[in-house]
Amino acid sequence: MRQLCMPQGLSSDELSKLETLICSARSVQRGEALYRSGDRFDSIYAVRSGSMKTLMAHRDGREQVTGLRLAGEALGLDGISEDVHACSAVALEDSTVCIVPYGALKRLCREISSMQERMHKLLGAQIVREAAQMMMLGSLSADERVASFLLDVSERNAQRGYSSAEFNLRMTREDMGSYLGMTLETVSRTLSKFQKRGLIDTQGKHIRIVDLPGLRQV
Amino acid sequence: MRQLCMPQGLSSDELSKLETLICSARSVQRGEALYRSGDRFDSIYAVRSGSMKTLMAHRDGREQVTGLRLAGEALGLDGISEDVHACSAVALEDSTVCIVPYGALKRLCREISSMQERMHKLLGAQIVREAAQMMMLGSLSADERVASFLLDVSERNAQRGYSSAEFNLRMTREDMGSYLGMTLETVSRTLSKFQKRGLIDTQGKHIRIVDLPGLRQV
DNA sequence: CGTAAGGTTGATAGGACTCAATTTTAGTGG
DNA sequence: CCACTAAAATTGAGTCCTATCAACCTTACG
Repeated sequence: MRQLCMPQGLSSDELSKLETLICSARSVQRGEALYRSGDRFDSIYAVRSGSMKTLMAHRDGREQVTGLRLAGEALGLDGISEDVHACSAVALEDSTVCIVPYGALKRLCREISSMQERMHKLLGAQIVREAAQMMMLGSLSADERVASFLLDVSERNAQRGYSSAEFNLRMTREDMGSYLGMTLETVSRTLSKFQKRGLIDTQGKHIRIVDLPGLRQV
Repeated sequence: MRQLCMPQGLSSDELSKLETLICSARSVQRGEALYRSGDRFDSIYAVRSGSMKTLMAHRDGREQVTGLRLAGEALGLDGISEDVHACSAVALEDSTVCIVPYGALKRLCREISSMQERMHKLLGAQIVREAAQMMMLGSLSADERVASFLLDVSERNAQRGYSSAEFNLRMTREDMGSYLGMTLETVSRTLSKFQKRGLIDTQGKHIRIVDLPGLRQV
């Protein structure tokens, strides 16, 4: 957990302070919401096991997947600006999260400058990730989006010490489509096409990347 | 400037500390870059006058507009996570910006908890805005995107005390298209269509919103 | 005032969506 | 543990929206 939540730049003394702060964990069943858009914000979270999706709704009620969080990644930053969550977070499989009370975290950030640094970088990294996602939605074709998404998940798996070539994506095709700005049918067709071309090997939610360079230059 | 940069929750004592921090301003000519992707990050900025766009590049060099900043809005947060700017910021017209050195700002955030609060909310708001933009790109039609963009600019103008019904958009149709994930031709056609329907009145970059409710339900 | 950049509009083509029919997977309960 | 069933995934056919290519007009800057 230490690596996962707040990896770098903390002394072990500081780490123990952090650990007093992470006062609790919580398990979330598949399909259950950790928080919903409109809920009061009082904690941020780190996915300890499993995976989650974040959703945002239009005025008309249509929901779109705005993010995927794998084990070790942070969740809940969407509530900071308004003290109310802007997104909902739903478990893609039975999962557990660490709960980090925001008030206590703020205090710690004031006491320990390396914690402040971490916090800023966490927020800043989310900003950059989302900007990259905007670029993807704004200027890539369906093929390019799917390839780019697979490569992103692969890379994030690698960073967490798992296989970058083979993984289980717990999202449905509909979730993927919603996240990538296309229909579930197009997602399915694109994955089939990649398989025929020998770029990947899919069996439902299990995905193996066969030709990494090939996928990169889709 | 006081309202613009850091409006709420600061005592006047705190404000004067902030003002010692904003040590300088800078003017940026139309078309000139305030910073470029890859530049070392050491300051955040607030647009004092004029307007700017942010750009991000794909590996292949294609650039996309990822943001529009009007007077009073913050700029440069894309550099926090990696100490290097992820975007470029280019002036849409002759503009001036306040320079806020990040190191000094961090120190101030540790001393004054309301400053820390402001900083977190600034970053959090950017995260939520970008998520909303992702939604727009992922699930709206061309018409809906243009309408949504015009309403967004209108609202931001209102917040800054300018007219919400009439404004000058200094972006080109190409910039707008890039930002909205469509071609400049489609932007132009959509604006013409809105004009024919009596929703707006355009003359080049000058835009007047004639039928606000109508535009909302496009 | 000239000229290049920006904007508009038209015709055509193609990529992704929609609707629909099956097949496959996975979660539930006997 | 296996059968059952609803959810998820695949594939096809036809259509529509938006991109592309092209010509022309307008604006603004030097």
